[in-house]
Amino acid sequence: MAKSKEPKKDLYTIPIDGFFQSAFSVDCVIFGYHEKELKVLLIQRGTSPYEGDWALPGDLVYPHEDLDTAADRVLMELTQLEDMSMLQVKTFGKVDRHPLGRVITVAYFALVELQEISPMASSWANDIKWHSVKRIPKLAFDHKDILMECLDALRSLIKREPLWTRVLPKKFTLTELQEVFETVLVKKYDKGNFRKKVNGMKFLKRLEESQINVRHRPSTLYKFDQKLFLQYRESGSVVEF
Amino acid sequence: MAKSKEPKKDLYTIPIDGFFQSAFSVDCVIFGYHEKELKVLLIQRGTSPYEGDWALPGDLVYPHEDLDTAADRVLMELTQLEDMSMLQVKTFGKVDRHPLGRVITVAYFALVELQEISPMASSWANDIKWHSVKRIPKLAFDHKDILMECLDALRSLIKREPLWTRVLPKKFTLTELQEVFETVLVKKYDKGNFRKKVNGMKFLKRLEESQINVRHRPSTLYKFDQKLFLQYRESGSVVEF
DNA sequence: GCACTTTTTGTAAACGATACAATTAGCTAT
DNA sequence: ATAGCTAATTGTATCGTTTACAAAAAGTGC
Repeated sequence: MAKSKEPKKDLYTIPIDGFFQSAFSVDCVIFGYHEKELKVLLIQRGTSPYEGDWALPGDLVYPHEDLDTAADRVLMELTQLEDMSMLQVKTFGKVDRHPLGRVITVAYFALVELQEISPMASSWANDIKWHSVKRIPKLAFDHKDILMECLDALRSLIKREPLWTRVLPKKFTLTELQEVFETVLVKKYDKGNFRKKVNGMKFLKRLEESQINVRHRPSTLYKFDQKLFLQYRESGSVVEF
Repeated sequence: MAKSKEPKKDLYTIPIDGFFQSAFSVDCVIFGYHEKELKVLLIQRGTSPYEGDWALPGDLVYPHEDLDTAADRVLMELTQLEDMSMLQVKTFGKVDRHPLGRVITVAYFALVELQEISPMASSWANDIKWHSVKRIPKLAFDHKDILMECLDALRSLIKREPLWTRVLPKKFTLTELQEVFETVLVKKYDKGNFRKKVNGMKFLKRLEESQINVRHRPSTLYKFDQKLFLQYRESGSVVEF
């Protein structure tokens, strides 16, 4: 609340062995789903350190930028994607994790439909590519750790948070939904039982429409009702896939 | 693979265009349990900003200090307590959360037996005191937010992690264990059913001993077996109170 | 021994999860 | 139009877990 007047800072007078000589970054773990495949977006570094290595997209946070805002900006710069509502997972702060100085990094993640975004390599990257989570190359910094923690977070959160809405079209079939869960959690669900569970979740509303142009019996479409979901959430009802 | 040659670091050559002028801190949310009461340790600030306000114990991280190490150190300095295995919860990074500059803070928490530690106010604190979580005063900075998030974390983690071992004696009764859960989660368990659940958890070992000096039927004592717990954890068995 | 308190064991009903099977609906080819 | 195909959808029987509630047991103190 106290809108503090920031003192004019002369950078060169900052005591060099004191505080206020550190930086922080955000690293974004963007999981991409498409047709039963889970991938993660990696860039190939074009600058030292770790030049040529694969790494998570991430960047330093501006001194006058909120952490969450920074995560959105960095993601935006790298993927052109907005409103991803990434979630903060954990902060990594080993002293020697960054060779150029003291940098702690805050990890964020999101899950998106792979085909809907067009990641473009920014100036400091040689390449940018989706990698299957089953085959992750050696990564720069401690990014392997970060990635793994985020994968854990994804798997545990997708059961309780509607992360999957980012991956499915507005109107989707229950089989499509089931496939997302099976892919992310690497396990099989029984078709009938999965439907029964969904039936108990009143925020998944059955539509009158069905699929068209399929070579078999078309499935009825469903949509996610955010308002009802929040209601459920408030009411303390357990909602878990 | 590409072991990048780390350039010799000369701090003065780091491009100072706005980065590397921030600091980070850790804030410790120490929950104290004693006889069906849950409290939290707060200090009363003795220096500006927020002089006189209650706040979470926390401090800046040294530039050459790991984040987790710093949390332990700060806690040690304030409570004389070691080996608390605090858990990182979340990082708070609003631009204006600290009036003196850009400081993001990483929140850690732990749960301990109130009577076993003797918190002492350090130089920069006027007072240090346990406050019931039911009556939290106005707090400095964004510490109220931090406290609330940590309380959520405590409640969700205690079901899966043996946090309660810090609160009970080595040998304890199931009723004592039940009381911890009832206090932290603010809900009642059925005595019989609680015992049945515990019976399924083989890492809670029933001892031959019983209570003594009680004016009623003595309860048999139990102890927690860390090794068996980790085994269970590994085996993927669900362990949840 | 009797009253008292709390532990400990037991049970029946309710509920939810699981495996598996049967039925249905639309598409395509003939 | 009809048969064959595929996948959606519904149904069911079993099993295991949770829940509420009650009865029995084991100490203590009078």
